Amino acid sequence: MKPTDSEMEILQILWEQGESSVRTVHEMLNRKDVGYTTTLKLMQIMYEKGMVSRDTSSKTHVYKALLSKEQTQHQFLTRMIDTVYNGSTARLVMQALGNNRTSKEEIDLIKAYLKQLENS
Amino acid sequence: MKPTDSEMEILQILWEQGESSVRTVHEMLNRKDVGYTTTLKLMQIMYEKGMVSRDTSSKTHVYKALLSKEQTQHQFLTRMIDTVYNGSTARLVMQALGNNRTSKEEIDLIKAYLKQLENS
DNA sequence: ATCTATCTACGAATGTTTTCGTAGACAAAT
DNA sequence: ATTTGTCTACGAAAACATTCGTAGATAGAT
Repeated sequence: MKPTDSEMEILQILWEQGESSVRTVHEMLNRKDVGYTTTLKLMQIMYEKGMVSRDTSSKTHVYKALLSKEQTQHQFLTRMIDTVYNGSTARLVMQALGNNRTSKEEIDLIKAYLKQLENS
Repeated sequence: MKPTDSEMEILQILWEQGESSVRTVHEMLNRKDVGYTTTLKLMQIMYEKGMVSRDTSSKTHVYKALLSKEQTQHQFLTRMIDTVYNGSTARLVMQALGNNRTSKEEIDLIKAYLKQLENS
């Protein structure tokens, strides 16, 4: 099940912050234009979809991401490689490197990673 | 303006095949479950949105992508790096390489690309 | 005890995407 | 000339995502 854009923003916060109340999540979203009950509703729907669990033992419920960050990112990535890059990881990687003015540090990180890949 | 998932699938085909009729696009979509008029409608909407142009001089209209492949891919990519990888290109690249069982050929392509980046 | 602030639940409006049924045009085959 | 197949146009249903108003519960402050 693929999270929507809004759901993704909420998941990001839950991954970074760990368990959080709706209020916390709502305040961390930079979407200041949207009301509190909207965020609440979104998180309730995510609960119904099984993307998050919640602790309702106190008045203020506490939500926790059930989807793992790595797995979800990976899912998005392969989906993107398929639908946008026709299955070619290399094409995605090269465009990421080429167009995005990646810093020297990042390039070095990647090289190191490639070297390590090779040795395994 | 961000293409939806379905629009993206259609754009893919137009990029690969060049100008195409609705019939051609429809048959190349592997979504066998969906009817011809659905594809037609989608392409008409894309026309209204200005994503494609069309030649209506003969009975069978011929559609052409107006969005460039590179620019659109790049747009998706930066969006993804921002919203899913917190701005780190390296993190995206490493996950792409690590999780996706990339072939030796692809790895070599990437290495060559990095080398070339270095020399410029 | 009452007021106030904050919380959840829920329904409904709104907006967008995807789907398809139907009607009418047109050309090629019978 | 009539049938058949393929095309477009269009409206509307269905499905999904986003938004918010309102009501009722609850805890803490006065």
